[in-house]
Amino acid sequence: MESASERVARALRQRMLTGEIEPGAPLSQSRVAAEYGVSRIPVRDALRELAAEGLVDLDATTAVVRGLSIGELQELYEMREAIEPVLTRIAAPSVGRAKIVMMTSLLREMEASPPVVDWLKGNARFHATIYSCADRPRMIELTTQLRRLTDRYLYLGVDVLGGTGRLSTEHRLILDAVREGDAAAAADLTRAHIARSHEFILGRLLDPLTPQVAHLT
Amino acid sequence: MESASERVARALRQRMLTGEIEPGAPLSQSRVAAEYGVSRIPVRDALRELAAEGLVDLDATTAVVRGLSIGELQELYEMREAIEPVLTRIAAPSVGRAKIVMMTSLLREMEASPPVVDWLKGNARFHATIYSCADRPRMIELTTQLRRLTDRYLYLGVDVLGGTGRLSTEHRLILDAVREGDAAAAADLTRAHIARSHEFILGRLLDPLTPQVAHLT
DNA sequence: AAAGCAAGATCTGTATACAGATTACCATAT
DNA sequence: ATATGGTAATCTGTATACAGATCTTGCTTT
Repeated sequence: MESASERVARALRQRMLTGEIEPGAPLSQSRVAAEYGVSRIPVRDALRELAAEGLVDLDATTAVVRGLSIGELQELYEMREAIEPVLTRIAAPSVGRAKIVMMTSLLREMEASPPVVDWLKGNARFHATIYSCADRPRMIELTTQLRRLTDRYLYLGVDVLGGTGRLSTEHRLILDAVREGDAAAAADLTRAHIARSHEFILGRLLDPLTPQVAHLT
Repeated sequence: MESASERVARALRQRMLTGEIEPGAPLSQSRVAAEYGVSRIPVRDALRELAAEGLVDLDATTAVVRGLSIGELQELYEMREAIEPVLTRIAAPSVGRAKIVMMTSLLREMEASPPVVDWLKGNARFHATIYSCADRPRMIELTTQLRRLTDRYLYLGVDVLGGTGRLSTEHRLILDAVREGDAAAAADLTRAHIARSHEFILGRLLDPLTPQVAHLT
């Protein structure tokens, strides 16, 4: 059974990721509680959970959806570039044959799947599959958290996303390195891949053709 | 004014860091609430906060002090080795003259201060001073968190600590690099410094002469 | 018309209360 | 002596209640 606080946290998280709730919007306990038909206690729990995930700013008394900024995006990618290659290097030797087969077909599907949101989900799953082979629970948790935070920026420009061909190619290269047991290569490819993703989304967000990227300071 | 939940969180944190509350010990909301003379609500908040910091395991219904293990220590240092050099490189160009003077005298004090706990505090302050010059709030927060978690292991062997001479020398080298504006060198020295700290504490913990390092799986 | 102020509306932190689940424990039966 | 069952003690999740702080709002005063 799912507790009320989990349900509220999941709902708010979803709405914040997709941008339905705007960055900077205040999250009053009372209003959220009324909205979901629960008391303020589970809402408190949910807000604290989301604050721990970095989606909410808990400014002493008031909770607001954390704002988006190019600076924060930069910082998030710097952290990912530091951590994920390490995680890849550690995980690579433990990636079993079954998972490699799975990822191979996943990549094939992704190259055929036009809906951008599906590509994003596949992308997350690809990397998560590799990472899950590392016996590093905290590193995995941190990575998951950082990826979730960057997701907000992806959804911001999701309707103009596209041209993921290069990123897909890099996925293949990473998988090849893992298959051949070259952990160092896989790690370095991952680092480059993340750097490229950063450039990619940054370019989209700064492109004057991108429609209304409001809430971005 | 400090809220009750903050007071409880701070108290529990302190007791967990020093090992007064043993790893694996269950933290019942009711008992903690009674112990501090507050209701369960602020205790819930405090436990969630500590869980976010990684000091407490929130297993669906029950909260327990997170256990200590050589494996987790390894993981924490792997993360620190990945992040802190990056933070050093970014911070280095922004470290002002005043801070350098401050750190210089801090290092001098540390070499003269015999109480180990004071050395640990000075150590934390030295690195924090450098990091605070980087405009990277989240990276700083993560680093703080990781350092706090490793602190638990340091306190575990605090009575046998000593021989920090080499680490002190490395501090000087890092500070020299920062002073000369060589960010890359400062970053690499930081990485090596963290690796050495890891070896250092690991050696202490595994040393058969170290008295009773219980609670370590 | 602008400034100031007072009453009300919110909102948070926290205490208390209650239902349901879990655990502990002890007496009883085999 | 061990298994068993039931009762009591805990414990959690959540609702409700209340006090104090803060923000609105609209009226009054100059």
